[in-house]
Amino acid sequence: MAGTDQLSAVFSALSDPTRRAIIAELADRDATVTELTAPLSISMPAVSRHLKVLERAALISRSRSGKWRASHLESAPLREAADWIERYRRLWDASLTRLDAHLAAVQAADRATDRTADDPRDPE
Amino acid sequence: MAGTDQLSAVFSALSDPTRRAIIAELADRDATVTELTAPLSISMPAVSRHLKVLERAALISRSRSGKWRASHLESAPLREAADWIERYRRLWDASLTRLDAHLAAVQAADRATDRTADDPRDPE
DNA sequence: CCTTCATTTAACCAACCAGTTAAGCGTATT
DNA sequence: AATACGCTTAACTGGTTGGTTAAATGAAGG
Repeated sequence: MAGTDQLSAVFSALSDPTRRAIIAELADRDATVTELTAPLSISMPAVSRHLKVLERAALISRSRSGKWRASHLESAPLREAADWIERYRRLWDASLTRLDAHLAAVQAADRATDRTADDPRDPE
Repeated sequence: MAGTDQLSAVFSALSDPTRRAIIAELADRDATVTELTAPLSISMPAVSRHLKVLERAALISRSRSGKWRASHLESAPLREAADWIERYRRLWDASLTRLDAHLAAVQAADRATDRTADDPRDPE
């Protein structure tokens, strides 16, 4: 898994297409192992282990009801992962829009001959 | 890497903390292999291979300038990855909101025998 | 109680991953 | 031309992964 931290576990879990298919399925509705196995072309033990991986990454929680175990998608880790990506993607995009911001700042300063100008740039 | 598709490659690349550190570095500025190696506690060949992984996932591009090779962050794959996550996270959140809305509606109807009720819950 | 159904664990395999050191390659620098 | 520098490739190691089949667990039902 490379790292043992939360983010590494989440990205590692998401790196498998089968697990992403499972997540897509669980986005609609909670499902049992048998239900999740049906559309996939792998054995139930394999699915069971994928679920274990997803569970260890906290991407899903599971509840037992009789002899069935339902898997339930958790959004928190997905949000964390998306946040991490957005953070750095935005930094990158910032370098593209920095020119725009600069021009805007210049224009603002130009306009601000008689009133206070505020900085268009916002860290984080 | 589990899958050979683009998304799998990107998530797999992001699943390593060293590679995420490299991305964080490259979000600020392009950098050479030596520069990227400095703050890390691993050998240069190791960094070189991490860069290869990032390049294969199209997360970075590289240019040669003299005897230096600069790495440059590409945002497109990051956006794709974030989009995938957001797609399913939003679906999940929607189902929660739906439940909240339902419960709120029920409570509202219950309370609404003599006055108007407003929803205390506010989605993100 | 014995069976059946849903799921997990065990044992095994082939492939991959992240790190190492040592050697190779291509481009300055002297 | 010879040396030094930046980086990559090769060869090896130990640990992990994703799949398999077969056996074990655990709750439900005859």
